[in-house]
Amino acid sequence: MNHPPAPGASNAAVSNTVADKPTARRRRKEARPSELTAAALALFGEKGFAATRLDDVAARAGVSKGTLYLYFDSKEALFRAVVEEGMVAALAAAEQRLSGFQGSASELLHQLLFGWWEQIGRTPMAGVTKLIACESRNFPEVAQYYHERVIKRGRALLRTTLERGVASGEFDAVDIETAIDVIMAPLLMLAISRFSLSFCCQETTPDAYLRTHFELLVHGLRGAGRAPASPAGAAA
Amino acid sequence: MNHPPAPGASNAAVSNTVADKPTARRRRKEARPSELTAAALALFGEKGFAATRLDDVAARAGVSKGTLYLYFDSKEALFRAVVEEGMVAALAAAEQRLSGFQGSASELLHQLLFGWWEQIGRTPMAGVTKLIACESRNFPEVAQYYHERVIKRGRALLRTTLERGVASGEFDAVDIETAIDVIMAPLLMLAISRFSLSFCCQETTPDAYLRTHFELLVHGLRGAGRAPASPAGAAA
DNA sequence: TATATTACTGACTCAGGAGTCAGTAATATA
DNA sequence: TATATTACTGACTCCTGAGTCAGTAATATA
Repeated sequence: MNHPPAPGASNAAVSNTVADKPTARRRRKEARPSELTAAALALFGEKGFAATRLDDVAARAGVSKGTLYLYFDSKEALFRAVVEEGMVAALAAAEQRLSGFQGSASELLHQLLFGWWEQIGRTPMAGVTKLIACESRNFPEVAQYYHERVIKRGRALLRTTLERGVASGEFDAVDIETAIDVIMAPLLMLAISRFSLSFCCQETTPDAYLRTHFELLVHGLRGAGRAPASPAGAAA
Repeated sequence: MNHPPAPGASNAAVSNTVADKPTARRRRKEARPSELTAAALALFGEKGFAATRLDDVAARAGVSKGTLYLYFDSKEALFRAVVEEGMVAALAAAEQRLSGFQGSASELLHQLLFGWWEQIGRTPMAGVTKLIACESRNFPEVAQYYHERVIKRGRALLRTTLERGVASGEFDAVDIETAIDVIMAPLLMLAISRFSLSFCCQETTPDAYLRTHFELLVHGLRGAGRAPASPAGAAA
């Protein structure tokens, strides 16, 4: 897949004002935290949680590791800050944006899928999605935190959409929770593939991928349960 | 999701013959490699590639780390052996089994999805799928090897199926490569979720998940391109 | 039983990364 | 300019885990 911004290409020390000698030591208490979370976001996505070295995060933000520890107690605290700043903020914005949505369930679903792509999937935040999907087993507290703050709320958005579609007759009565899983899976894979080079999804653009997913979905949701889909004598 | 065999519950030192004192040191040149790859498979799935310690692999196989290095040159060599023994073998069997398949494209697709689940997804081999999806970026040689030996051949199986369906008019003319991505994504997610506890897919059984996926697919493939699926004024 | 062979062991080295802290230098204040 | 404050540094400790190897003991052979 021709991934757009090339994760990892983000810039290092963020903003040196014009007169700054870039090598000089500067005191910039206010700017440090966001510069550090930005650097961490990029590297977490690129390498994963475990493989990201805090020396590298600090260097990318233009400070030393000691400085990092002035602002964040631990690697995990740094990760939480990244999630709060990016994921939680984006989710809140999406809830806001969609709360008053008036269109059909299909349109709402379309908004969710492509909105996710715009706000999360194509941004460096997708790296966090991948990180959680891949490493949660090794970092249970991180996973628990993420589940509470992000996953629950994300699923709720999809659930509302599907329930609305089923209630209006626009979608057939599929099992909602399972459908949420199936709908989310390609999004997660898209995030994962962006940061785990050349696995699946390398053949097409994210946009084509999402459009195909969406088309399969609306037709599937409209038709599911209508006909006996399981072929007659099929058994593995 | 109520995952069936509980990965990581696999047993330690595989087969002690009846008379063996389990603590005694034994010389069993022939049995070691497969015992080691079995132990490695379990731990690679559980922890991932980087986080798996070879001390643990050896202990699980009932030997010391030194012994492991008698049979495998490095961690990567051990991984390759795991893939050859499990994934490549399973793929070859699937190609064999499906080469003479006579039914419809839907039935073939059904065979592929549920056959994957039986032979890979529900077995410890799914851990390798997850490992690759998650860590390929950090281990390029491992990824390259896996791509050649597994991914290419897996995609080919799906491609044949879709092309057959399109040729016979059973499926509408979707973009094949993109469709392969979309079809594979939930399988990969299923594998990932089995080894990355409680992320997505925790609400349903793998079987319900796969059935939903399949139903959405056949209906989607039959209907895709038929109607203007994109809702009128929808733009992210 | 004595000797040779070799599968196996576990303590070792070495590298890399999280977290610490005494010291340094950039700024604020007198 | 002198002094106080504090943002920042980088060399340090401590730990973990991959890979090594001299030694040990289980088997084969005499």
